[in-house]
Amino acid sequence: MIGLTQRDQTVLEAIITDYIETGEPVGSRTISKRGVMNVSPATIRNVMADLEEMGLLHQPHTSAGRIPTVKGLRLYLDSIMRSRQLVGSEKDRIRDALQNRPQDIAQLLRGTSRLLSQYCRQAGVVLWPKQSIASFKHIEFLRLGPFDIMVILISKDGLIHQTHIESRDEISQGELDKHSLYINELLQNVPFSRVKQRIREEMESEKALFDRLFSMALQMANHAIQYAIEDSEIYIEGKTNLLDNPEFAHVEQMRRILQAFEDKSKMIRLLDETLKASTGIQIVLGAEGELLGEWQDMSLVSAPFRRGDTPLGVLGVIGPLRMDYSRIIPIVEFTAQFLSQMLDIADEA
Amino acid sequence: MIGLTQRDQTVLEAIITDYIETGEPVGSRTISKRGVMNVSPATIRNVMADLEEMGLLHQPHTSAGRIPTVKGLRLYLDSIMRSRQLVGSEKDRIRDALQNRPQDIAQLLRGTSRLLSQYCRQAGVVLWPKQSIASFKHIEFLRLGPFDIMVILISKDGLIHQTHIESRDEISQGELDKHSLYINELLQNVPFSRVKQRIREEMESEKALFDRLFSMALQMANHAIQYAIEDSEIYIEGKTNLLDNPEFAHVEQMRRILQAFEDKSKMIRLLDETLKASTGIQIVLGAEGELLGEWQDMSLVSAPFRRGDTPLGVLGVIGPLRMDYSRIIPIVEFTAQFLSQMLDIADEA
DNA sequence: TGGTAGCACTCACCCCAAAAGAGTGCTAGA
DNA sequence: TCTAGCACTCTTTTGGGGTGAGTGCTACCA
Repeated sequence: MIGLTQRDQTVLEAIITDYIETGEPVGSRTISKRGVMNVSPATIRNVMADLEEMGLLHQPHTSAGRIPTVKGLRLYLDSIMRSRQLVGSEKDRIRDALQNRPQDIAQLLRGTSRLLSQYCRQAGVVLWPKQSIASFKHIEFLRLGPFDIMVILISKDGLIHQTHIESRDEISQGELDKHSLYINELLQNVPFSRVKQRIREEMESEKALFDRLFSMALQMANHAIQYAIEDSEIYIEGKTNLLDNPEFAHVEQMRRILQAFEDKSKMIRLLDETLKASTGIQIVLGAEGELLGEWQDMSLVSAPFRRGDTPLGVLGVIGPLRMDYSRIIPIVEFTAQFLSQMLDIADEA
Repeated sequence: MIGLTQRDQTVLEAIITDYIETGEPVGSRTISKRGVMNVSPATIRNVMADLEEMGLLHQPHTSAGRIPTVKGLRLYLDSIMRSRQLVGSEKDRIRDALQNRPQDIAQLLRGTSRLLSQYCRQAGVVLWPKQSIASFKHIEFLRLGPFDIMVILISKDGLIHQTHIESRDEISQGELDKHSLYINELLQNVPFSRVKQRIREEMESEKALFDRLFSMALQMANHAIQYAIEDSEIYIEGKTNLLDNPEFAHVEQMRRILQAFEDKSKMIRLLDETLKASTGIQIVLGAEGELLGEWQDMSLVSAPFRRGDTPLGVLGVIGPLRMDYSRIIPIVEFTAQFLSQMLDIADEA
């Protein structure tokens, strides 16, 4: 963005601020009257024409005001806007809401998502990829039918995952119980990151080589765990908040948006990207990212949370392009930070 | 409903059928032209006037056609309508959809809910109260903090429940493991209906009276199980289908409906009622039941499913008052029946 | 007495034209 | 380089007339 004078920036900022507030195209008169700079509407019009030429603004029709383009918003976010700091009471509110839900990780994450949605009046979202589960805690095999086995996997931080596998040979519950006893002992407190390796080692041990049962148990565990930790948990709360936004006042759009949410896998993929690139706060504006068709007019503010240095997951807020970023960004930032803290504590215990 | 002649019934039926199809007020001309009875519009108008006086029809404004009232719909459902039988291929479709999801109970129930929603093009719902869980299978205590304990409870049919309790004394994971070992042995395969009694017996045994640890374990288990089985699981799928109905085309209504869904407890209470009164298919029309404010213009078609003779849960379809009952009723009925069968099989295994 | 035909009447809805309002671009002047 | 003024454009609102669906009523017929 070369050649943006101070005045250009001020005008752009004023337009975006106003647009975020009202959702309507904003005209030169409005800006002039706002008094952030003492120039006449005509002058502002000139600046606006320049900004439009640069692709930062857009005019829905000849005699309407301007609205920012995605490019304009991006520029604003990157180099003009400065987020407001949260005051103590706001931080307290977040802290309270999270600390009062100590039940288990799943509830903590869902609670976080709900908190974000309520506080930002948009949809809140939390992604928790299973790989990040701390350590193996317990496995349980359950016989559903002669060949059908359900595997229940519990991680040390209390998340539960269940899978379903088929064994090649008929198998009794008694045998399964032996399997789980064996595996539980073997993997007690092993971090998931090392589970696979540990199983491989064991498979090559003498015991496994000569004991068909044990070898089978290992295979089943391997299978189930692999499947389990590839999965992700995603918590999306407060979707109906989005309906309050006038930009989604039309039934068509509303449906489009809500239907897009039904397919969680797309959402997961998107957030996963964010997690990989995780360098603090991230903002994806509709038309930019891999947010496809349905999401054109949405935007996502997200931040990773971590335990120590390893990122665990992502949380964020989804709403229309026109969001109060200066407020939402610090909220997302602080929530991520605080959730990280809480997970640290949970781990120590 | 005294004094409904055959002709009155025919007219009422014709009006309702047409209204269900089009969603518009229906006029005398339309009915006359439909040819179900060879009378002139004028005659039909007289009948309509009678029906309106009885409170079975309603006229939005002077020069509009009639739409059925809730009272009219109720009468129609109770004594005029006869549901169409499902043909073989329709039954097959339901069977296939359910049999291809053998994973676990939770998935089966969610799948059922989704099936109902897709097949009826409305929202599908399945309620599974925890009391109905077959038998105790496994319990696991997990130490989260010095006094915080997470309890994971697995039932024989593979549903998982987790609760969180606080112990009065500090407790180690080792002790907890002993507890779970003990409880697991004690309650192996005991039906939940008898778990409480079994625990009480054990508490009075010598072993528990003199062993503080064991007594504590029993108390914890009792606590957790009590809490767990009071809970209900509810699966609501396909909410966005409702948005296709022209009666919810207005944003206000749409939001009202969707927000009503966010509070699941109300839904659970309602379905619970249905379960208690469970004598086959049940239909609750908006203004009749305890469906409060938000649900005025909705209706629920539900049926219990059972294992053997004991009802396990309820499934159904939620949609606008104007639904194709003659189609939806047999679908709900058959699905409930077939789900019952599947659960029988699952239990035998 | 029950059914039918005719007719005047009532609304909701659509369409169109006119007016209002918001905002622009351009030009001339300080 | 900024400002004031003005003509112009385009959307939105408003109001009125026409249209059509549907009714209620009355008179008439089998």
